[in-house]
Amino acid sequence: MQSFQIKKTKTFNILQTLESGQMFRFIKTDNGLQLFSMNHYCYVFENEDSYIFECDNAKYFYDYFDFDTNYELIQQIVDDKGQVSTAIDYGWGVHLLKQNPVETIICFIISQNNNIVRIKSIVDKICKQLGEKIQFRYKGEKNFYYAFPTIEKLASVGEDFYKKIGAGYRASYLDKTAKALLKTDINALEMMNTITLREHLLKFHGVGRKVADCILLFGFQRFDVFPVDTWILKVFKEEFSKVPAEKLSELLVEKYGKYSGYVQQWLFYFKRENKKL
DNA sequence: CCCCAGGTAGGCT
DNA sequence: AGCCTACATGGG
Repeated sequence: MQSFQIKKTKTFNILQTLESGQMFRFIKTDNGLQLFSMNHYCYVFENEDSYIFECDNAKYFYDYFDFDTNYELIQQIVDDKGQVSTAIDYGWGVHLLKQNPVETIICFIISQNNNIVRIKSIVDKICKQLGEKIQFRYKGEKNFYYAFPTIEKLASVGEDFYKKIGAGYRASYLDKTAKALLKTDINALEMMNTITLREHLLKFHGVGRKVADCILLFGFQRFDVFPVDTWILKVFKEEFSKVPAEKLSELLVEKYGKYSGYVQQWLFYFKRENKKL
């Protein structure tokens, strides 16, 4: 077990980050949080002035949480004294997580026309039923979790498996995309520019413009994209009432450039958390 | 019964 | 190129 600490600041909050709808493998416990990425685990606790991360790989999760990016500077740059400012005032602590491309592709195919509680449940079943069981010792006691499955495993179980775990009509998308991923060179995808990479992602069954943009942002760290989903549409429904989602996305990237992904995530978190208002 | 959820594929103009 | 609609599942 490795560990590291991060001083609490005005630009990072663990719960805001995990509950901002970008990752689906975390659970709250009585004294902290547990999250999982690929075959890694991380427990997070907090005290008066710091977060404590206890995990299998400190460097992996330091990078995962994007602690080397200057969020205060970004928030100053995109401050518009309007909707974006309001969103940041509320979700000041949301970081953009550096997630794995394949895990992001699978999770966001599941996410389409779905809600976050169900997405988490389906992803959890995929890991528990197809992922490697990883045992480890934590503070002297035996513990275990399930890794995200390999592409080979995901591609071997067939459409029926995904139907049985409640993926609904997305089952065929998952089966087809998993099989396509067997023949995909992820390294080659990493080298492509954003536009070319999006064109390749759109070839996967179940990946349209919005899911592709989520994969670009969360799985490939391309911040010059602005995924437009139902919540972002609600944010701009007065200002751009009849603009199609794809066109709106392009307008917003023109405006926010390489900070688009951050702005999108703050707006999404604010709008979704404030649905009751 | 309805509508909604981090939408997309396929079909029709 | 655009516009429609069926698509599983579960919660409000």
